[in-house]
Amino acid sequence: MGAITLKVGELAKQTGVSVRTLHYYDEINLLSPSHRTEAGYRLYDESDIIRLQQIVSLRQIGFSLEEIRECLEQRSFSVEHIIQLHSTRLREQIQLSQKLLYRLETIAQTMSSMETVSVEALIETIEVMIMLEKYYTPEQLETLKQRQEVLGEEQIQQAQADWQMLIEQARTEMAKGTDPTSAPVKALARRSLELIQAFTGGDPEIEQSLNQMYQQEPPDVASRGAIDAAVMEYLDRARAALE
Amino acid sequence: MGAITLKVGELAKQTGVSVRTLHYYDEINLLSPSHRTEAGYRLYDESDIIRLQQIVSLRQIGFSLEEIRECLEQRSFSVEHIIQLHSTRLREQIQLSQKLLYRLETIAQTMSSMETVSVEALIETIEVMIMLEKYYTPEQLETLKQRQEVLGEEQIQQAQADWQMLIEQARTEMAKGTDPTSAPVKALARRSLELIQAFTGGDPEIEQSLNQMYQQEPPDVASRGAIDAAVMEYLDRARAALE
DNA sequence: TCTTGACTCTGACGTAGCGTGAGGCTCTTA
DNA sequence: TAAGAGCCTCACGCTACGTCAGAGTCAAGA
Repeated sequence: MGAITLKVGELAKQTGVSVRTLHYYDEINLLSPSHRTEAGYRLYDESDIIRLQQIVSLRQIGFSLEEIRECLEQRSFSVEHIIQLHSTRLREQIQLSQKLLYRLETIAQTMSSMETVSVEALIETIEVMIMLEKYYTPEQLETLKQRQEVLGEEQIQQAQADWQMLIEQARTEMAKGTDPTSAPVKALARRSLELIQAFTGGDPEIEQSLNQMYQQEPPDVASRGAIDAAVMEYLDRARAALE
Repeated sequence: MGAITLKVGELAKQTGVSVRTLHYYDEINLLSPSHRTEAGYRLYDESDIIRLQQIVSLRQIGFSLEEIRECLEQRSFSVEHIIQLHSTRLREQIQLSQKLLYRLETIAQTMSSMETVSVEALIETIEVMIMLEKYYTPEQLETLKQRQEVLGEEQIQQAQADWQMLIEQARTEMAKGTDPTSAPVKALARRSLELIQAFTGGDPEIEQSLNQMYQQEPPDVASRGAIDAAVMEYLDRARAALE
């Protein structure tokens, strides 16, 4: 009779749990107060308070309410097993989040070195990034990123301009019907190898990843519109004639 | 007329997005197909496909569908701002997850050195851990954890037994009405200082955290039932008499 | 031509863990 | 006895779909 009982609001204040949460725990039969007043007010006694503290504790380590229920019901519940399960899931989730964060930071960095920050540019950046992730390992991407910083914006833009000019010249020769094994086109091919070399930095694995990408994706996709399949094949034949 | 259009299933297959997702995007007016057949079949044309690809891209960096809509509507949408926002949120979330993971791993470690792995023991472990987190810095906890490993289980249990015996003796003296400033109780006080020293490893900051904890929490809570307030005060007086 | 099977449609519920009202009692105090 | 604080039970909302259910559509084979 004289035992201490608390009303929802009192229990809420004492434990820092919201009234709504206590209502909810009652609703899902996770924690139903042992008593009610005649008017229907919830009355929590000491055993209820202890149970609530247990629930709060288990929530602190990320257990779902369903898991907490099973845990407190002791129904053939392997504590070690579920701890391992949670650890594994959490590690995976952290990895995912870190990957996401890496993407965001890469984008922020890329955008910061751009004049216009349009939505189109953002989407373009994302598409490129996702494609690169498909073919290069994280380490390779890191290497490329670092070299990008070392070279500076100007050099990068210069390289892009070089590529553009080379492709334009190749397209012109192709339109003229010039044999890809002829000297001038072979010179262009040699120049393209130089540019590729400059990009890969001589790293054979990066070169392989690059080749992979250009084999799997259509050239205009892989180069983001810089080169089309026809010119690509024309240059390929010229390069093949170099050996 | 002759333009290429795709039905939901076809678009789904081509892009790897589920049919249900396409229905949903239509429902929330994020991506409504430009055409319908007379029978009501959705027909996606090229512009729809492009829009879908944009949506997929923006999803890849963790944008919500609402954000994607705003982004594609170009409504005074600051790309940099939202990228920063997401980065910040993500970093916080990762930190939280890592904290959770740390807890799980600590628990797993603690439980692995226990004979019985009951639910009660789990909850007890969690409560201790949360309380320790409140008073010790992560670095201090790491230090304590390492020393725990170095010492080994036996030493830890020995220390606990030592404490238990000391407290028992103090309680006996107190019951006998012995003056806390008397020699035998002062000997107990000296012994307690030794044991505290053994726990803190002589680290003054750890000792301060420990004192903080025993000042803020009731002694039986801080010691997990090992010592009660009365004995605690008795020993405190004996220690005060040492100087 | 009819049937079958693959596809499509809309509608509606479920998810996890509450937050946030709405509308109506109950209790205490002035 | 009226007011204010606290309690009650609904019930919707949130995210981004998954998963039926029941019914219509379309192309191909018997």
